Amino acid sequence: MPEGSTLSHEIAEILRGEILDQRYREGDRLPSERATAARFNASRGAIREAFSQLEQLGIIAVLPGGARVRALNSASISVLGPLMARGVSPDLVLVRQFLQTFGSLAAQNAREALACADAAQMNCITEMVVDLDKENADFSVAIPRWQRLLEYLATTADNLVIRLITNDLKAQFVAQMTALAIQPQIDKRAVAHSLMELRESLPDRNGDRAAAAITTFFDALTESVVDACLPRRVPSARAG
Amino acid sequence: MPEGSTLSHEIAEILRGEILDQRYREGDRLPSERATAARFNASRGAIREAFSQLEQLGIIAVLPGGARVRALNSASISVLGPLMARGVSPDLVLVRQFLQTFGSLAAQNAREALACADAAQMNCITEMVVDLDKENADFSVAIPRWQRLLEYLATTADNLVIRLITNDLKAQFVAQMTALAIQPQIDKRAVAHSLMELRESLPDRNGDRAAAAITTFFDALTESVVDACLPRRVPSARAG
DNA sequence: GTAACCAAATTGGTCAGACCAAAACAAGTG
DNA sequence: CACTTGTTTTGGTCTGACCAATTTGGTTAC
Repeated sequence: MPEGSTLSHEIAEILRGEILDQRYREGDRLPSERATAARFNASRGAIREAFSQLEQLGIIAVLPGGARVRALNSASISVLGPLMARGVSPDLVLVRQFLQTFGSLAAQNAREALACADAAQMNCITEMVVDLDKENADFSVAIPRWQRLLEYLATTADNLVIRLITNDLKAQFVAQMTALAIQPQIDKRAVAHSLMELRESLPDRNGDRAAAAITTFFDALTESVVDACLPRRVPSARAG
Repeated sequence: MPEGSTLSHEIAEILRGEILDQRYREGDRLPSERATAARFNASRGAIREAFSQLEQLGIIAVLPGGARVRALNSASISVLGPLMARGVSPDLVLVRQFLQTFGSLAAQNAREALACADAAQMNCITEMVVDLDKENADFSVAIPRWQRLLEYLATTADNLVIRLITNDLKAQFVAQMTALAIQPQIDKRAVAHSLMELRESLPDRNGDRAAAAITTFFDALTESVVDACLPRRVPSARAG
């Protein structure tokens, strides 16, 4: 979205970065709106809107007497993207936590999907899984198919809570990842195993087993992505 | 959180309710800032701040030409609370999805906690579990202990992504639940079973097993809470 | 009749200056 | 040193104005 299209957004972005960089300690008072307006050569209105955005982000609390920075723990998910992009390379710890969390939610989607899917949906799921299993292609081909499968599971499960969370997560994450254009070398054995588990869980609608399979897949994915993000940037990317 | 302390917050709250009530269809243009200002007898600045909040909520997109309502699917987690509180009683489907999602994340926390806890933390976890197992008290006593255990697992796992998500979820959920003062009758057998599984998973740090145990607990909790929310409300409000 | 085009009205983005009430601060007082 | 008081600062809101981009509706050309 037009994150930096307007002045107030730009200012909010800058201030957000400064806060996320720990330039102010938790509980500190931010410079006043008037001072900030002077600093950015902007009107107080623009600064108020910027502050309002930061307040919604959960990183500051603006109240009479001054705006104070809040604990990172009380922030909203939307800080994760900026937080991950802080340094030169993304924070690997955060990347791992990200994928693991995403995997948990996907697993829950699978569990619920198997619990509530109708016959047609089950057919569709089975088809997609078989399709994925058949052609164990490389990363760039397999990932989109997995995405479609996960998306279909999400649609079938129809869990709004998970939907909203993953929306936020995706918005924060994919931007960072695509910017890196990494080429993970995913463990094909693990993927094949999780696919088999997934396929076998379908006939008797074993949601727990399907969830476990998804978790296995994301474990492998996490390792491969983290591995690909590792500092040793070498052009000859060959994994045996 | 003084959600309705200022005028702009109040206005945002009202507009949020109207949008969540589907009074405008997706893609529709909201009344202009000037018109809205006239409607609420407020200045444009106040309305702009209210719009800014709704934009951060992800339920509208404000751009030159007019503010448009976005799809519910693209909203932020923070709409869940208001959404759940829409009708007289909370939406049971949403409540169920809520608890299930929360359970998934708690399970993931348990998995990670067992993977990275040091000796002292493992001791502490074991102690809490044993303590919970020993005294299989009723709901009002057991729940706070579970909360402490889950909180400790979260602290140990130290997964910021999950932390931020659960912060949002809690903020949305507990307000609704405490407002109801429900007294769920949780299935003690299921709880006892999940506790046993949890305890047995600790010695060899079987994260998957622990996660499964947490999931089992939340399944039971979900059923009991949903059951307690069922329409048969009795006027005799006696908390004992 | 339809398509492309152009000008007026509308809308959001920003600015300036002002007022109020509450909070923070400094000074005076016991 | 603690307490109270008065001044300053700060956020919350209002008014009214200007600009640029979009919408809109009418007009023209095909």
